[in-house]
Amino acid sequence: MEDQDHRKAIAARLKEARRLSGLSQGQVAQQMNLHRPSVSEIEAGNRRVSAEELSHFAKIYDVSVAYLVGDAPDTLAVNDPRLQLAARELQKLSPDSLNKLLKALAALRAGDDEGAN
Amino acid sequence: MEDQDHRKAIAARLKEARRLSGLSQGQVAQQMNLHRPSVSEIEAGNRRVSAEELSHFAKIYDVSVAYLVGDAPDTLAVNDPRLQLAARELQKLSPDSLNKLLKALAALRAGDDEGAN
DNA sequence: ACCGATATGTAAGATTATCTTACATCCACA
DNA sequence: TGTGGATGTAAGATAATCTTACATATCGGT
Repeated sequence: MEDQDHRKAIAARLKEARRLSGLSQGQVAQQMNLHRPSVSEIEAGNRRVSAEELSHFAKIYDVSVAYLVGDAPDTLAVNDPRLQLAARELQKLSPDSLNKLLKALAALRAGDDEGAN
Repeated sequence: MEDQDHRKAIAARLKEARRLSGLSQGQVAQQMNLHRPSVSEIEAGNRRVSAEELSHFAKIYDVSVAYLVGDAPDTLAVNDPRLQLAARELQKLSPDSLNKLLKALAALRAGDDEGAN
């Protein structure tokens, strides 16, 4: 595998985060419904961590999942005033309407670039 | 399993994010060194997603991992991750399409205020 | 409506990863 | 030195994932 490095890096942050939280592998394993050796292997980078587990780890250690996977916390810059207006409008929509809109958006965009991308 | 719901939710966001990005499962599979059926099963919530994969998905779809796992978005002007997605899509629209959309939004919102809630 | 092309869902055996238990090692401290 | 807690690791049992193949949509053009 190629993202072995990435995995190792995640593993290292998980281990460090656990230590900083003052928890033992056993305590963590219990909270996560895992066996202790699994936690050990995860921290060694020998086992993958599922997305759900990652989320659970983040909660237990009180860190962000973004940190655990090595991402910088991201911010979306919406600098077009018209988009800000649109965003405000979007926030007023019901979830259901938002759903419809999101689907409509894909169609609209397809019409815009016509084959590009 | 207990986090089945969490998994399904992650799967749903992955699917939605892919669609908004305009990519097919096949294209995604290729970029991630996966077979297409794996992507299909992941989006159906039948397969776990590893932390590395999650990170890769986030990069391809241009969304945050925090959004994908359902965490509260980290300090954004627009606090609904789905809106961030929509906003990004809006930026890709032509001015003309954006105009139409803004008008459509008003109509949608009018519909919301009536029966629902 | 029909067609071909592309996208997606799904089945089944082969393959690989993970689990579970047990034992080994390390380290702090009395 | 020796005891207890924490962690690493091995090995067979178990479970998930892969890979290939086929089935079912879905969409655009005719």
